[in-house]
This record gives sequence, structure tokens and C-alpha cells, in this order.
Amino acid sequence: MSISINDVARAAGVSKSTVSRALAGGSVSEEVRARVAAAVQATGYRPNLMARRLRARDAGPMGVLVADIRNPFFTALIRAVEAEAYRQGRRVLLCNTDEDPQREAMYLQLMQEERIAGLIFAPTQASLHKLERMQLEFPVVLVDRAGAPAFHDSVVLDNAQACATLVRHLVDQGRRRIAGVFGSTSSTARERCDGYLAAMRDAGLEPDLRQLPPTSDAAEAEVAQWLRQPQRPDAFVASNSLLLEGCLRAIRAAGLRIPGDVALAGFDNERWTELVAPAITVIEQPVEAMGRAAFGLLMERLHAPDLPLRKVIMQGRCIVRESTQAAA
Amino acid sequence: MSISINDVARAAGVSKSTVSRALAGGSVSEEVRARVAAAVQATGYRPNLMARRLRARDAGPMGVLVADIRNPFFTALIRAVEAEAYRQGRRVLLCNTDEDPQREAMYLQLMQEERIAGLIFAPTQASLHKLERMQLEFPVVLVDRAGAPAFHDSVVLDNAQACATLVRHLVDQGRRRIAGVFGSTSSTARERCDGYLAAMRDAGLEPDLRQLPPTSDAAEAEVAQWLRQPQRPDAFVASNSLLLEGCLRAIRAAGLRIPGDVALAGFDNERWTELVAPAITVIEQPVEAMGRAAFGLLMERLHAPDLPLRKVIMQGRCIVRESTQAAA
DNA sequence: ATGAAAGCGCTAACAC
DNA sequence: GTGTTAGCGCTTTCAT
Repeated sequence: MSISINDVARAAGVSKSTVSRALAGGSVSEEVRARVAAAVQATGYRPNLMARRLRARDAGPMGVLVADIRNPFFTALIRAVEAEAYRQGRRVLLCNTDEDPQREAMYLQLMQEERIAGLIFAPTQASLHKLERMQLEFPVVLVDRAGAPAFHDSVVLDNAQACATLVRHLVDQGRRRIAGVFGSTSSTARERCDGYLAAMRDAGLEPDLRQLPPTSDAAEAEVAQWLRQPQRPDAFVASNSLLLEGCLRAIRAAGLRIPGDVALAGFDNERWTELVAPAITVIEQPVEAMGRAAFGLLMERLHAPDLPLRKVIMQGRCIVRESTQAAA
Repeated sequence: MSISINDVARAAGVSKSTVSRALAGGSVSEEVRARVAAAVQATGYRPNLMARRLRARDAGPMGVLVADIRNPFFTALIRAVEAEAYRQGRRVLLCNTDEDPQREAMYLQLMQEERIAGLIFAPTQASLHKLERMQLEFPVVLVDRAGAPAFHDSVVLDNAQACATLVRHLVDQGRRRIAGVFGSTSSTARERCDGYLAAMRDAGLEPDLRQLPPTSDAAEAEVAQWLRQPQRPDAFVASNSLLLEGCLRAIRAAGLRIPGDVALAGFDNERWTELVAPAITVIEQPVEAMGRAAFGLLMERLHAPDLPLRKVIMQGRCIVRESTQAAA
């Protein structure tokens, strides 16, 4: 049995409500406040948040539910949110769904049951739809992945635009058979795919794309096969850093030179994209800003539930490196 | 106000105790069980875990407290633990301390207050000592970082051995001025440092080492300066992948060739270490196994608190790549 | 098999 | 300023 407020009250010789008030900084005499403090020390008392929340509808922790903790974009996002939460004295309940809708559903229910104050969520395509009919008891801010802004605030990159930028850059460098490697689970991947298609059409080029589970292994296997085709692509665009890595491995394994034989570009300015030779052209996302914005939207929503729906769209920055130089 | 068990009871036309029993799978007539199930459906009821735990001393979530979520070793560890927890129907409360003892203390108290069932913890050097006098109310398993096994179960790499292996390998390749770049915040870094010192002594070589905040930026700055010294090192050993990355950047920036001018080796088989040219020699840690072991120890401790203290020491695997070939 | 009632640890009215 | 009282939503005796 752990120490309760009653033990402190007894030790301090006051009632438990007085202890409660003293701890909350309410109006109590200095003398009593000191006695309570001493009693807390002596007993080693820690408030029981279960009880406190049960009673006071106290703010529960913030939830953060991301699709893949291996993806550095998400770890960076988590850090940004957590830093912001920490500054405001909020705890963060973090969970990882591995792009699995079933685990997503489980964790959503879990957070419901844990009575979190609000959720920052990067859902799979599958859950995005279900989410709308779900009527959760806490506000949700979608981040990185969102559909039409019908039910939830959201913070996303201008994905179509960013991907089109990448394609246009490749076209400018003289590439023609530009292949697109996209994830199959997120709205983000779909939007990037749309941008790819639009830019290819504008350039009068034939699109050539795959939608894969967003892991490096899947990309590596797929691209390996792709490169064996008669008319092989002269450029690859990958819709996240995991897929990008898979592309790079496959191209290397095929003994092709970058950018001589094929150009390569992708999303997320991970540190390794600059360290490999040749360094890789990427779209950099303003991850920090996205995390802070998501947290901000959530806090505002908490304080003013009737605010109109907001969708924050951020622009990516194209960092051109050697991997997309014109072929020799 | 959210839906409570009373609403379900009313809807089903039974008492709340009956609902509780029906939900817990107690002895209730089939007919009532069906009515309750229907009422749960109709009302959209979700049990309030705060109340349930408050009452029943139900097992809280598992806590995981890591030092740096940017470090891929920890994200891999988290995934392993989380996967295992998921299989057993346990939730995971994840927090990130950024190697900051103050945040560590805050989160420890927090987990105490959240009444977690148990904690998997990678503490800083500073907290490791305090932890011993802390008398937490839940069992703790230290992972990656642990001192003498005095108070807590732990799972660690054989750090000294692994680092000595790296040094011996470099000596075999003809390196003599082998520099060591170690973190300053963890017992792990200290043990690797000890292994470095021992191996250098055995080889009759003069040690030359630094202990830094474990970030790539810190390593990059320090190594840049190091390389400007008259008798510059002909090899670097870095004690984690962040430091390793900093070393690589600094060596490149100085215009030196690897392995021609300097050799480079480090810890953690991150995918980028294989992608850069030249690929980098590393010690691979059995991260998956470490995560699973930590979770296993914790569960066992939960079921049998009086078990003797256990320390699991795992061996790393040295993966030799081009970065440590003999100088031309 | 079911209901009534007690109580987990806490806070917030309401008294004084 | 402080104590008394009444729950928050739930499980668990103890009756019936």
C-alpha cells in the first residue's frame, strides 16, 4: 500500500483537504504550509494522479501516435512536440503503430481509456477514414497526414507541390524516364504521388510509378527488379527517407552510377543523405515547426473547442545536391 | 461528461455491479450478458481506466525512459520493447530525457505518479547514482547503461570488450595514434573508454581521448580541432553512432582520406554506416535481443519480486569494413 | 445470479 | 483558514 494524502494529513496534524489546498497553493497559513511540506518530505508522499484525474477532470497527458518510429521524420517530430509539451508542463504518452491499422485502433481506444487531453496523430490512410466517424472524446490534430479538413485540425507539408518541384528539377536536368517510388499507406504518399503525376503530365512525360509498403527493404527489392527492365528509368523519386535508402541500395547493387546512369531524389533531409557519395537531392520538411504548430493547434483547441477547423500547410525546401546533376 | 458504467446499467436495466461482472467475464446469465453487450454498443461505453486502476490496483502501463530518441539505437530498442509489450497486451508510456538529469528526475516522478507497473530505463551517469537511493515503487530494469548490479536488473553490452576489439583491430591494421571519442553522460561511454584504455595499454600505445556531450555537433567540432594538431591521430574510435557521424564530417571537412589518412570505427550498425563511402567498421549491438531481454526481466520481476538481481551481458559483433583497412 | 453498499485517493462545495 | 462532506467511476465484498 502506498502513501496517501491521509498519511500526510495525519503526520501534519491537519485534515486532508488542507493538505490538498497546501499542495495546490491555495489559501493556507504559512505555518500549516510548512508543516505539510515537512510531512510530505517525511512520508515520501506522491500524489496519485489516477485519483486526482478521476476527481478533478484534471488534464491527462497528451497523446502522440506515430506510424513508424524508425522514420527519422517522426522521431524529429516527436522531439519537437515533446519539447513544447515539456515547456508547458505537459506529459506525453507516446505510441508507435508500425503502419498497422489494427494497432492504430487499439492505441486509439487505449488513449481514449487513458483519458488523454488531446492527441497528435499521424494516421494511416485506412484509419483516416474511420477516424471521421469515430467521435473521440478528445481533440485530435493530424500531422503529416490528413485528408480534406472535415473533422480535425491538421499540419501538413504541401506534398503535391514539393514532389512536383522535385520532378521539374529532374526534367530541367534532362531526365525523361523519371520513376516514382511511393508509400502505400499514407495520404502523404498519395499527395506526393499526385504531384508527381501532375508534373510528369505537364512535362509531357510518361509516368512510371509503384506504391509500396514504406520500408527500405520493400523499395530495394522493387527497384532492383525495375532496373532490370529493358527501358530502365534514368531517375528515381522516393517519397520518404526509408524508401530513398532502399532505392540507393538497389541502384548501387545494380552497379549503376549516380548521377551518371540514374539520378536520385527524395524526401527528408536526413543527415546521411548528405554523407553518402554522391550526396542526395532532397525536399527538407520544416519538422520542428510542424511539431510546434501541431502542439499549438491542439492547445488552442483545448481552450476553445468551438474554433473553426484549421489546416496548416507548410512549404518544403528543395536542397539540390550531386545526385541529380545532369548526366555526363 | 462521458459515458459511465451507470449509463450502461440503466440502458441494460441491471445494476452497475452486474455490468462490471459481465464485462470482467464473471458469473452472469447469458441473457444479461447479451443485454449488457448491447447496451455497451448502444451507449459507446469505454471503461475509465483511471477509476478502474484506482479501485483495483490494476497494472498500469509499462514505462520506457530513454536518453535520446534521435539515437537510432534507442529507437530500435523502443521498437523491440514495444513489440514485446504489445504481444502481451501491455501499454507503453514512452518518454525521452535528452540526456538531461533534470528531465530524467521529472519523468521518474511522473511515472511514479502515473503508477506505472514497471520501468525500462537508460539513465545518465548522474541519475544512475541517485537511482540507488531512490526507492521507487515499481521495479526498474536498466538497459544499455548500468553500474555494478547492486539494486536493479540490467541488460547491457560487454562494452569494454567491444571497444577493445575495435582498438585491437586498428592496431592490427598498423594504426598507432588511435584517438578515442566518448560520450560524457553514460556509464556505457565510460566502459567503452575503459576498454579503449586497456587495449591501448596492452598494445603499448599512448591513449588520446576526449569525453564529450554525445551529439554529432560536439564530436564534429572537437575532431576538427584535433586534426589541426601537429601529430594528428591516424585513427578514430567513436562510442556511438551520433559521435561517429560527427567524426566522419570533421574528417571529410579537413580534406583527409579514409582509410588512407585516418581510419574510422564506431558503435552501432546503422544503415548509413554501410552506405557511405568508404563503409565504416562498427560494433553491432543485438538491439532486438536487448529489448526483449529487458522486457522479459521486468515481467519476471513483476511476478516474482524476490528473485535475485540479474545482469545480462551481451556480446557485440565487429563488422569490419573499408574505413579501417591498412593505410596504403 | 444479482443488487446494495463500501471505498480506492483525491478535490471542491459548503460550512464554520 | 480549516474541517466536514460528497462524490469522480469503478470493483468487490456481502447479502439476498
